[in-house]
Order: sequence, then C-alpha cells, then structure tokens
Amino acid sequence: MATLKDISRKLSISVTTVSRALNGYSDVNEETRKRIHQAAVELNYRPNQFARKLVTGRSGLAAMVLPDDFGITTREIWFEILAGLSVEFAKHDIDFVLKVSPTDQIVNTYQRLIERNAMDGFVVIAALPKDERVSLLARNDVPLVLHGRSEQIVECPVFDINNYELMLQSMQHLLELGHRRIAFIGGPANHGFMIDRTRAYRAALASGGLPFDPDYIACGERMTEELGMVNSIRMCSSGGEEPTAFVCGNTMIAKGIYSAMQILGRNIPEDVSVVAHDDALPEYRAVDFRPALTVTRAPLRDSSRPLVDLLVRRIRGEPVESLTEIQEAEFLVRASTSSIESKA
Amino acid sequence: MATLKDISRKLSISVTTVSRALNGYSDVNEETRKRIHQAAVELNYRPNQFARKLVTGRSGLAAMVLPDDFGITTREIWFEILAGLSVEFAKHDIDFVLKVSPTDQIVNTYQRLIERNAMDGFVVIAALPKDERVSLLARNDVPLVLHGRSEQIVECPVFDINNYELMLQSMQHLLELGHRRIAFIGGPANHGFMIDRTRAYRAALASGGLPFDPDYIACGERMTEELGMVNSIRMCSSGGEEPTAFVCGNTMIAKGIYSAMQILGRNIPEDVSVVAHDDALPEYRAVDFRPALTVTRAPLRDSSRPLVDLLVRRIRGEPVESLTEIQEAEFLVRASTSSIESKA
DNA sequence: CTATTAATCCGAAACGTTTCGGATCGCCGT
DNA sequence: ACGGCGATCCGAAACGTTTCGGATTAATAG
Repeated sequence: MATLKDISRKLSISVTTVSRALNGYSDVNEETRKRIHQAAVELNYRPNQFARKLVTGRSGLAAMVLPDDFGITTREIWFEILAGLSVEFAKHDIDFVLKVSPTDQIVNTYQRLIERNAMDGFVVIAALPKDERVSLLARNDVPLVLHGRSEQIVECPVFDINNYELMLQSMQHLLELGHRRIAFIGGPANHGFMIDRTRAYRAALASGGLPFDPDYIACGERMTEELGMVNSIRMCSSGGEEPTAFVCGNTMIAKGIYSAMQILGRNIPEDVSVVAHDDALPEYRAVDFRPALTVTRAPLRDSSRPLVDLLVRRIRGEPVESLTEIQEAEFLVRASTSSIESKA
Repeated sequence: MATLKDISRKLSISVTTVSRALNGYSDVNEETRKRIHQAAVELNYRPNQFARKLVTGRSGLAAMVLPDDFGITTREIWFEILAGLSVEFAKHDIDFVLKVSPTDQIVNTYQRLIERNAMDGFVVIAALPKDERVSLLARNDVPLVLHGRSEQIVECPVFDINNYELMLQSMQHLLELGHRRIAFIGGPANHGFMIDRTRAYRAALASGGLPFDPDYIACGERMTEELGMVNSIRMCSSGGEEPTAFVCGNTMIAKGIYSAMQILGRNIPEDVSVVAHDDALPEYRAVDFRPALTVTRAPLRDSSRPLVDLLVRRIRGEPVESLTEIQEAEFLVRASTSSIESKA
C-alpha cells in the first residue's frame, strides 16, 4: 500500500503538502496539486482509513441495530431497508455495519457501540414515541437519524412519510364514494406512524360527521396477512353492522382481507372497498391484486436516500433544525374501491 | 474516552505494561494485572479500534457483498444469512459490514474494498465452480470463507453441507418405497450444490438400475414456488409417463408442487411423493405442510457459526488445510412420501 | 561471591494521517 | 528601503495503540 510518504518522497514534496493537496485545501499551487494527484494514481494510493480516523475521530462507519425477532416487520422488509441503506451509504464512502441483537439486549448493544466510539452515526427505524435507543444516543451526542417521528424532544434529523395526510386521503376518497362504515386495520398501536394514522382516521370520521367505533379499528404487532384476515373476518361476522370499506396499514394486510372476503363470499369492490398503504415491496405489488388495489404509495426504497443524506449532513455538523424531511405519498385509485351505491 | 495513558497515569505504571496486561501477555505480575484490570473497568476503558488497527493491520471488520437483484435466492433468505453472520461475528468482536452492489459491479466493489484494505475478511456465499470473486480475493491474499465448495484450486476455508449425501438419502428413500420415475426440480445449474446433487441423483438412479431422463430434471435460476409449480405441471402433463415422485431443491419448490398437484387433482402422497431439502426458513416450515413434508434438513442458521469460525481462524493465521467443514443433513421422514403400492 | 536466569517492567519507535503554527519569497504601496 | 501581504510550502506534534529491545531486581546455580 502506497502512503503519503511514498508520494512525498517521489515528488520531493512534504507530506503535509501532499495531504493538503489531496484533501483540496486552497493553499497549494494548482500545478503541484496536479503532479500530486497524478503521482497518487500512479502509486495507486488509498488513504489509510484507520490512520485518518485516529486523528479526525471519524470512522467512515454507520450502523443499524435490529432485533433478532424482526420487531414489527418481516425479513423481506428489513432486507429492503438494509440494501437501500448500504448502497446509499456507499455513495458517501461510508461502510454500513449491521448489528443483530437479541431483542432484550438492544439497548446494551447500543451502549457498547457507543462506548467503543467506532460508529459515525446510526439509523433508527420505527421509533417509538418514547424510545430508549433514541434518548441513549442523543444523550451521548452520537449522530442518528430517525425514520418515523418521535414525541421526544430530542435534537436529531428525522425522515418520515406524511402518515396523517395519507390516511386523510384514503378516508376522503372512501367518504366521497359514500362509505359510512369504514374499518381500519393497522399496525402496532404504540408506533408513531400508527398514532398519526389513527389521528387522521378519527379526524376524517369526525369531518364526515361519523362516530368513532372502537370495534372498527384493529391493531397488531405484526402487519401480516393473518392480521388482515382474522380481523376482517371478525368485523364481518360479529352480527352487527358490517363495514363497507377497509383501510389497511399495508398491502399484506390487504392481501389477508382479500382472502377473507373470498371465504366469506363478499366481492371487492361491489360489497366492500379496500384501500391500503403501499410501501412497494415487489412481492406484494398492489397492481397485481385482483381487483387491483387502491393505495397510497410511498416506496420504502425511496426512504434510504433521504435517511442517509440527513445522517451524513448531521455528521458533517449541519444544524439539526434544517434536517427534517417529510415525504408525501402518492394516491393511486385502482379497482378495489367503488361507490357505495353499486352495492347490491 | 479513557486511554491506556489514563490507566497508566492513575496507576503509575508504564503504558507498555498496561497494554500487555490487558492483552494477556505473560510477562506481567498477576497482581499488577489485577490492579490494571480494575482500573480499566473503573475508567470504563475501551481500546481505540483505529489506533489498534493502525499498528496491527487488523480492522475488526468483515464484509459480505451481495448483488442488488438477490442473485439466486430471496430477500428472506439473505436476511437470514445476514442476521446469523452479524451475531456470530459479534461474538468475535468483529463488526459485520454489508455491501450491496449492482450485479454487474460486484467484482469492482470487491476490488475497491480490497484496495482500501479495510476488511479483515469476506464471506462468499453460493460460490460458482469458477468464481471471479474468489480468485480475486485469493490473488490478493485476502482472507475469505466459502459457503459451497468451489472447483477452483484456491486455498481458502470452506463450509458446506453434504449435498451429495443428502440427495442420495432422498433418492434411496424413494427407491426403497418402490418409485421408479423420480423427478428432480433443483436450482441454478451452474452452482456447486446443484452439481453435487445432480451427480448424486444420477448415481442413485444408476444404482437402482434406472435410466436418466433429462425431462425429469429441471433447473432454474431462482428456487421459488413458481419454479416448482410450472415444472411439475409440465412434467405431469406432457403426455408421457408421469413421475411418481419429486425431489425438490428446497421447500418453496415443494410448496409450488403441492399447489400444482392440487390443481391437477393429484393427491400427495397417494399419487405422488414429494421430498425436499429444507434449510428451515420459518416461513416455509416443512412440518406445517399438509401433508407434512419429508425432508433432508440442514438449517441455514446453523451455517453462520461455522462460517464465521472458519474465517476467524483463517484471519488468525491457522493453516488452511484444517479449515474445512462439511455438515451432514438430517433426514426426516414425514407424510409426503409413501410406497408406490399405495397408489390407486 | 559471581555468573546465570527468570520474572517484571519500561522507553521509544512505529503505524499513516491531519493540522497548528510558522517560514519563505516575491510583490505592492509608500 | 521598508513594512505588509498573499501565495506556497513545510516541520513537528498529535491521535492511541503495539512491540522491539533492553533494564532492573531477586533468586538460583556454580
């Protein structure tokens, strides 16, 4: 491995100047800079990350730690997130390290990583309103970026989709179609996105002059087909009035509802309408549903770039106030929703 | 952050001795070692990885790079592998970095990582018989561990399951049950494990005095339900003699065959027997198949430990000859196979 | 009593960067 | 002729380890 000293020797220029040339400082003559750059490529010079880290305190490493039981979501989705982050970090010359930890050890894992002081930053997904990980990192002044807003008054960059707005859109769509009994099958009740969506759900009901019926809302730790299936079946066979429309936390839940409706002999959209939020996992492509699924759409893949950008800017020292990004979802009307009149 | 110097100062002992005490060298008095250890925990000392790396040349980082189109397998399985590796590496105090790269850039990505010299080692999954990644790493003398044997004469640790043997077991089981027309729906033809299994498949046929029929073997880049479905349907409706048994590369393929047989009105195991290899992804639990699936079983999760151990030992400088581990699969007979007489 | 040896300890150099605080030199205005 | 300034360059220290080559002491052997 060629070092700065090698270049310095070859050109009879001090190590200092070589370093400053390569790092783009202004106090080096344009022509010597050129010579240095050339020598660098000739010698195939690569800066030693560890020497650099030793003096700058930066490691070129960012990490994410996730629970070995996958927490709220599935392997596919975690992988999608990981893959996205890895490629985005690579663009900034940052290596992405993955830590998987027993769920009850998560905080310890963070603690150790912080103490080792080997990570430039962390990305934290699915923040709880009060999140121990977040406060731990913040307390130790370690850069982090949050996916999902947190209630904590903690100074850190945040990326989120506009969960309130997308729920409002779905509801407005259904209300305009004349639906009056709209159920919501969502995700884990304590998570920020679910709280936002629930707020919007209730606000929309209120704005339509409709009552809030706790039997029409279902939460669940895991947003799976099963969750959609069992809850929609329950709602449709409780003896009371059945919902005429479902809003789903994701497309897997919608898939479960599709199966349930088939079992119960209901037709979509004639008997019940279905809307879902779609984070665009290829395996559950909403367009391939029969009938094609009406969705609010915000691909997960699209979140890695802003997440990484925000974290990098935080690491670089930009003021946190400027580091918030809220993404709006697309609204795509397809064949799974229809007006209430077409019923019967 | 406390440093060696801090401990040294506090105890009025030289930095050298502190370092040697903490690293378990023998030339330090047992009692001073104790004092040093105690001071270390009191000051909450953590060695600076980068200073260490600078002098030892070790980084405490290991990497895996994988293609952004997932190559031969699925998100779930990649995640399973990643998670396993992450926790195993953590036991050795190694951070696991994940690189995702466009498929056609994989070799470049390796090249860059090698040049940067920032990784202690790599794990390479699903090695091809002639694998460019492997030769590149080997050529640059970078430690790697292989999952899946390679034909290359390359000095590196290898972990694999005994693909030849497990296929032999499945085949013998079916032959003993009287099956004579046995199809094999496997994976990507150019991969080592598939080559081994195909060899065993043919050897078993030969030992049973049966001919090899190329129409009875199906390969596919991706080992999915779809692969099982379309190929089993094709084999069963080609007009010629239908297979009475299927051997599947994994349980997803088996799932596809189950669906296909249902469509075609065949019963398992009365009309056709099904055996699969099971790498034990929770989503496709072979015991939950109806009828429960007969399998050779070798959980993927169990491969991360040997992989990591082998790599670590290689990094430590153990001779490569001792670093090969072949794991045998369990054979579990369940309800998806029955003797040929029970047919009709 | 001296030479050897074993048990402990330590000083200093080295790893490859970055960066602080100048040094040098030619040129300008006065 | 002189102080000052801008453009370039550089020496040396620092980051926190590890490790080589001894130094010191006390016990043991001769």
